[in-house]
Amino acid sequence: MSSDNQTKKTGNIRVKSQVKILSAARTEFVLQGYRGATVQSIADRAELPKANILYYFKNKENIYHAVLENTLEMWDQGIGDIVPDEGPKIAIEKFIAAKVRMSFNHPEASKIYAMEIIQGAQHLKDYARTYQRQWVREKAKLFQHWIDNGEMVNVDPVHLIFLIWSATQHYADFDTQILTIMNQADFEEHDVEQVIAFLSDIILRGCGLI
Amino acid sequence: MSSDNQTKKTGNIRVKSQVKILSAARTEFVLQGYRGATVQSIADRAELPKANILYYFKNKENIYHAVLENTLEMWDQGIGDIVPDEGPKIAIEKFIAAKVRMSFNHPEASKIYAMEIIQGAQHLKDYARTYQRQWVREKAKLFQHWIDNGEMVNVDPVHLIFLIWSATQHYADFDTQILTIMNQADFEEHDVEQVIAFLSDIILRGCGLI
DNA sequence: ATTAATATTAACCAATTAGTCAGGATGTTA
DNA sequence: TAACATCCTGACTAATTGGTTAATATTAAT
Repeated sequence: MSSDNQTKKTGNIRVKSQVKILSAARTEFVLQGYRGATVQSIADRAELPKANILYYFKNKENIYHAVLENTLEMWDQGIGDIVPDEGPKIAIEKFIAAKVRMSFNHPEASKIYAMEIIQGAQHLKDYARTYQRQWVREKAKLFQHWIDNGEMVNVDPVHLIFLIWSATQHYADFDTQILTIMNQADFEEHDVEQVIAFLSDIILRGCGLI
Repeated sequence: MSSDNQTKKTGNIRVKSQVKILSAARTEFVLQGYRGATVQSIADRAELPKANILYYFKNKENIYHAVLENTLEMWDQGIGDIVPDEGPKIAIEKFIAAKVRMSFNHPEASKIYAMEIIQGAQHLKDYARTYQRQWVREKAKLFQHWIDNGEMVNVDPVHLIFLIWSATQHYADFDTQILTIMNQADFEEHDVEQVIAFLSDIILRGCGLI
């Protein structure tokens, strides 16, 4: 019990510092890339001395790994799932809405992930190979079932998943570009709803669901 | 005439070296990011001594700028345009096909661009602000004209452009992930045609053009 | 108060990096 | 051949980087 109490208290400090560090690190990695983000710049952003960063994380690559894990977990949790219960229309609608909301609310998460993949997914090969491949197979089978059942038109399920991914993540990864083109400083709640409406509309119609 | 001849000859050596360097640099910048790509690594890839690289380009940032310009020019030239002459169906079809082909044939170009935007478009702010904004406005107006004319359903033209951009570029930027999920080592010509067919099909139907 | 574990950080170091430069090679023109 | 310009590169430097260390501070339990 006393040992429990101790680990809990020290754990709290640990966790609190680590969260602060990981948040700063995520920002730096997005802004500067892996190599461009220095331990010092992460320390500055976290308002901690550099040596303190390296007390909590053995080295820079460990920080990056932690950021990556942390981020993927949050992302996966936030985007929900495509479930068979409610038919293709509701399922796709819900999935698009969840992904768009995540993109607008946590663009950094999507960006970290995007940069990792663009650069060759050195740290994520296994993740894509096992977890994602499995997920896509499963959902593709579900779409195929709906297609065979005549509930939606015959489109390639795997590429449909890629389409939904790309179209939704785009608003996170390319937010700078989109804001510039739209001549806005920030996104408003109304932009989010408009994007959800637009993407649902066009993709559902594309799938013969409207 | 003799001076002309001279500049042409020396120019040839210059251009030949610069092309080699820029190609190596583009690869390094994609693989390692701006900071991660070292002048030495570019030199190694170009099979030239480091000092030779810095003889042709004053410094690392100049190399990056040259790569960026070079790449954007090539990309813009390759994706063609959306022209009013042939109506929305043919226009969108052609644009999708051109973008998908560019994505598969020059993924590095798209990747360089994507990384730049994700990191905040420090070097491209003006490009997006002037050139791209103008382009999007123009094309949006064209789509709106088709919509008002009853030639396609009422979807937001600007977001339609974003959708086509994201869906097509995805195959360049995320090629690693896509190949892993599709369990392939490389893309084949047949993959390219399949993607073009899929995206044309679903987007055109989404626009009420099928 | 004592002990022991944990937390903190200034100072330091070895390695890497971008960029310089001086001297030499190569080619070109007259 | 001589004069000139361009091209090339090994060797160097100053600055930055990731990471270590050793000494100090804080906290918690007995």
